Amino acid sequence: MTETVVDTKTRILDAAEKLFADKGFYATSLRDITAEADVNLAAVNYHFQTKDSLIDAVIGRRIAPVNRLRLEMLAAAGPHPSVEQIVAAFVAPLLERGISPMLPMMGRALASPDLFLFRIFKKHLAAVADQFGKAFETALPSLSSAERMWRLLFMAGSMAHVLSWSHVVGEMTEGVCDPTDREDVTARLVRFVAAGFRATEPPRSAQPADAVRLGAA
Amino acid sequence: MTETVVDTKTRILDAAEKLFADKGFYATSLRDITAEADVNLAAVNYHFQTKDSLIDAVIGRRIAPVNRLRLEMLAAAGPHPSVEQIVAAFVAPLLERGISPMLPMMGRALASPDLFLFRIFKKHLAAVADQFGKAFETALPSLSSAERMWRLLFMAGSMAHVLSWSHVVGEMTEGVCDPTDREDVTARLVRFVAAGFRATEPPRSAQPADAVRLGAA
DNA sequence: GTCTATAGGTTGATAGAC
DNA sequence: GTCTATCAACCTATAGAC
Repeated sequence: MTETVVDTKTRILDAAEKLFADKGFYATSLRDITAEADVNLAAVNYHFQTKDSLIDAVIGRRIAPVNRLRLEMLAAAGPHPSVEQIVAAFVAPLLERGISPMLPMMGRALASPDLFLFRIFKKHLAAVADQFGKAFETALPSLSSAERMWRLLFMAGSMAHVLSWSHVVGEMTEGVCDPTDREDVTARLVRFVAAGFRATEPPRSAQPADAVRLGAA
Repeated sequence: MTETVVDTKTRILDAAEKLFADKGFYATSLRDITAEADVNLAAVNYHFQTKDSLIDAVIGRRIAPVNRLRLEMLAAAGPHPSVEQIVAAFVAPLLERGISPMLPMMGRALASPDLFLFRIFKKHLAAVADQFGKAFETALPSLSSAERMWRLLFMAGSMAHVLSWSHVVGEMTEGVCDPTDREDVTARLVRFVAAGFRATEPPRSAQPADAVRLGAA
């Protein structure tokens, strides 16, 4: 035991994290949070000013360490990482090694297509996206940049879906899938996504360029 | 032009579909909807009783035709469809052939891990999930059922992410990816997911069973 | 079927005592 | 830093005239 007493600010962050995951960012009221955290309503405004800035703080405190670990894992894979190593470096720091209480909340955030949340992620993800983009580029040099970017989006989607729906995966599959075995899920996801990245892209000429499209009709 | 006049009920459904996509189900108020639809507030309660049942109606009117088309495409692929044909039969009816205004809203619904939405999808998806599960089973007989189900979830996640984030894909990729070319996106997604499904699963013995895990330490 | 009016409750945020 | 009290705005849902 390191500390059993937690200060008000942290209690608010913890409670908000839990409730945001359960009910969503907008559906959770400040009163829900203060009740869960057992603090006064005004404390939220004192520590975080507005609800939006509380949301930013809840996401921000978790995303930074994850991204740091991502870059560490990518660097540890050496100058010529395999596709599997790149995918694992992106996925495992959150899915396998991320602390449990943040996972459903991160899933919610990744899966909510709100501009406000998008800005938060964009701010924190800039360095990571750059490094991983380059890594994929050297590992799969034959891939067009459009195809590479689409596949990054597909990867993010699979990961987000696992995070956000894992609480019903058990019921959904009648116990066949166990989302609590995080190493297992991570291994399966890495296998799937890496294979997707390795898929051969049809030659450019097979897909009609603008000229062809305009020339027709 | 077939009909320029639309009845109140449809106007409410159309407006709700648009606003649910933009702001989310909970963040959209009935007043937002009646303002957008240019109808009276009480009309919503007259036609749909409650907000929850309106959400159900908005999703329900779109999901049925999509699922019908999915089963048609799967049947049209014959008794021994390829993995690509199965994936395309699941993905294309929504992503490529679904009518445009429903796409962002469907993305939002698929990506919101709320039990209420899950129940709606479960109700409508039962027959489809069964057929597609069987199709994958015969196309990829060596896959364990757990791995097959996880991959179905990964597939759904990639598709949902494309639907829900396509409005920022342009900005995100600085114009390299064009989400408005729906045939192109669909082809890329089918390629990616099919390759993921074809990935070889490591033999059961390579992954420690419970006995091994318990036996250790 | 469509309207006005309103009930009854919740929300985010703040002012000001301690 | 933490509290009580409160504001103004907003919400869903309904009752009842037309």
